[in-house]
Amino acid sequence: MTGKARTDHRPGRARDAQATRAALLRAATAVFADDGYAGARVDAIARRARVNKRMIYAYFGDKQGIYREVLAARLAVPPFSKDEHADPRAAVTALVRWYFHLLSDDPAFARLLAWGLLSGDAHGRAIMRASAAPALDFLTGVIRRGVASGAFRSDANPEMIATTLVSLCLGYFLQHDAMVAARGPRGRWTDEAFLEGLYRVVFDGIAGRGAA
Amino acid sequence: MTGKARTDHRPGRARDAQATRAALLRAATAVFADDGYAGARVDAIARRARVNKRMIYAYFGDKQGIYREVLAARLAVPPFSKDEHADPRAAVTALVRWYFHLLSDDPAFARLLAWGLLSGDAHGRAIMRASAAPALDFLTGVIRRGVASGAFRSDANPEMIATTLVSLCLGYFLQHDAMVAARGPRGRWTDEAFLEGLYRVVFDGIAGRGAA
DNA sequence: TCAGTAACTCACCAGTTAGTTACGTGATGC
DNA sequence: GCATCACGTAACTAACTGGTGAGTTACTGA
Repeated sequence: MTGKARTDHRPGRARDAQATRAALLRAATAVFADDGYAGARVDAIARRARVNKRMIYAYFGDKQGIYREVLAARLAVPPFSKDEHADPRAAVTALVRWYFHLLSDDPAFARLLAWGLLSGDAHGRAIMRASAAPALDFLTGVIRRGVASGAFRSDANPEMIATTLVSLCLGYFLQHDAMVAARGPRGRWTDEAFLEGLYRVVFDGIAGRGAA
Repeated sequence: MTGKARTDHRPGRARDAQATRAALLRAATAVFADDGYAGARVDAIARRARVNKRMIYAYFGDKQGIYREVLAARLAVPPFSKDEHADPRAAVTALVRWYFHLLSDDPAFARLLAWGLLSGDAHGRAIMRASAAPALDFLTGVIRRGVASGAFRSDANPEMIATTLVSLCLGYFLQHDAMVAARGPRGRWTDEAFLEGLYRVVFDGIAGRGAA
């Protein structure tokens, strides 16, 4: 019994680099989303992908490498063209809507984002900031125009709006998860109702009143 | 050179179990807040506390043990007595204010909370939920009374309000951190302004209007 | 048909990490 | 003085974890 390479080799799984890579990436996404970077185990990713661990190192170099790839894959979504949505109000609405669906379409993304936000890892943080930049630039431009046209109030603050948007969406999806895991259904809170409220809050920060 | 126990033994450090325990707890709080449970290293906690690692096991059993203690220490803050604040509006304001200062007074707490919220660890999650229960109960009662008296609208949802409150505060403090680390000052966003907005948002969810 | 190579597997290392053993030390009561 | 015991320490271990060296399998085209 030499234990030599009598490959088990399921006939179903072809030797397809592209597919293997994709499987690894998919598995890594799930594992990183579940456990965070520090909590994720390389072996767990490999096992989940039903791929030999060695392949991770072949394709992605190291654990950091596949983590970055996972992030990059999600974050490289281009938001909007600069000159779309001439109407600032419509543009903000579209941005909010886009961001909300970005998270709702991909539950793992919200968790990855949250882990990344917490983690002190400089590189991951940098990726995150860089990827957020286009959307933030777009928002900044829109708000500037809105202020100029008098649609928004003069002290509207893009970073404040962005923080609010991210916080509420992340909180919605994450606590949502926690509740789905804990209770039966999903609380009495529909996505539509949440989005309604989100619009209100965001516009309150842009065009809102003075005091409480 | 036997390497035997020629104890370095700084004469300054007394043998004071209470103090050692406290030092460990303080260090553990910082480390867990920085790196999360999975990322935290027991040795790092011991080193930071300038206490021998063995003491962690003597006082807290294991890593989980000291983690639980750290959580419990922060979360065992009793919120409000049931019958305070006869006026529902004032009660909600007080609750929001209390929660905000809970986090702002202790930056580590916000991070611990966020890590705990993300982590799949059943026990930590349970602790967190249990500790949130009193405040949530208080809020539920207040809202029920407010609805009965007509001060709040009938479909006001305590869990929705709570989620919103937590999301916004957590987001505020965490992204705040991220920004302080990245940029110079702290963005143009004062605690007062944030609180103002927070009141508005919360009351909007309780007594707000109909549509966007 | 067979050499070349991309895709893959196996078995293992070296460093780390949670947890333990065995011992030393100082304060306290008698 | 001395027995005793809580407090503290250094050195250790077993298991885990990221990472690698070296070989194997199957596809390709000439």
